[in-house]
Amino acid sequence: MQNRPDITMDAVYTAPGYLFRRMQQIAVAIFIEECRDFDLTPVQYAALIAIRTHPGIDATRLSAVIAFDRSTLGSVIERLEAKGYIERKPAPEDKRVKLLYLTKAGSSLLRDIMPAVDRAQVRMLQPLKPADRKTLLVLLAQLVDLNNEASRVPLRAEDALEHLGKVG
Amino acid sequence: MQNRPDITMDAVYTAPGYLFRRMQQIAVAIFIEECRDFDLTPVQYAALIAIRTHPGIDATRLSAVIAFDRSTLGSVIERLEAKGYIERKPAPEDKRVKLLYLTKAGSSLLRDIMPAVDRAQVRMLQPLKPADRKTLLVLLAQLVDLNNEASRVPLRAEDALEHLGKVG
DNA sequence: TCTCAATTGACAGTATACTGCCAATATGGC
DNA sequence: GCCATATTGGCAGTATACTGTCAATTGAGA
Repeated sequence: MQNRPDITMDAVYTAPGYLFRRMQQIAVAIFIEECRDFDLTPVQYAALIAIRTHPGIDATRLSAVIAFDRSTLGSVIERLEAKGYIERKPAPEDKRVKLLYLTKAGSSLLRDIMPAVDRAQVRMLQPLKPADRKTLLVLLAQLVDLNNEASRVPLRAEDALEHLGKVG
Repeated sequence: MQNRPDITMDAVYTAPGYLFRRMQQIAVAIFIEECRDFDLTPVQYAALIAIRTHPGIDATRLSAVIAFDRSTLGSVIERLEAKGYIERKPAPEDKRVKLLYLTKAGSSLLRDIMPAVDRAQVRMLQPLKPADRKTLLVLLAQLVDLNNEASRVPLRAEDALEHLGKVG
């Protein structure tokens, strides 16, 4: 054979970076499909959970808690506020800061959407054997954790607690 | 403890969808960092490799070969053309189609950028033990392949060959 | 107290990633 | 040859995801 294009493309198809991108696209597609009755994206869902977990968090700390950058989060927060799922209240002791709170509608939405989110998470790994699902998840969690500092916005879970004075 | 916010966030942190997103963000950050001397993104790199592998491919088939949707690819192609790495030529037998070819500059770029791309791919998995790297890659490749149809733009590697009359 | 560095949220700009929709063009059934 | 259908590339619109910059505000040190 003179022409074997597949050999060249295999360098792309088997590259970790390409596989991570494809898997992320598939994961988002599955999430959106399972949650189509609720007008919510994966990022918006993560933000809502974080705000429910840390009521009164500000945008900068929120970005550290879910590891999305501040610029992106600005528009995410805007959309969540427009949909009535969260409220933004100015902080009394710091005029720069706006504190984030879940509304009743946001709270209800999280309760209602839970089964769909769970279905989505299950579906993503469904094609693998149960043991392999566990293996993949463990390795991926390790890799993400160990590569945390390589990310542009490293995860800083403990940051979220500081404003509540629970971590020093 | 009355307040245990971490327990709630763990539902996000251990969710496959969240881990896939974080890993993808990390992978892109590492790619961009290693390839900072070359003004090229991961998607643009994949597109260039695919065009080199299938000279004279059109945009629709290209989208099937690298599994990116047509709309996104339109602007990617535009940028690659603006940088002088590819050429768009109208197809003689079909006035709708524009065929894509690598330029000399594109060819040189691919040759020069290769070491940086390889470094990036290695760095993404570096924190894991060698055996775990292999395991993760194999499982991920399996999962992506088995979930191919769940993607909005399933990979159709064979489509790229049709215009060359090599697959029936 | 005053000044300077850091923080916060906002904005502009670029690049994916998707949904639709559209006009031009091809093609297959009749 | 004609017409319904499909394909192709382009466009508008939405949503991440990042880079930078900026003004307002805060806080820490001289």
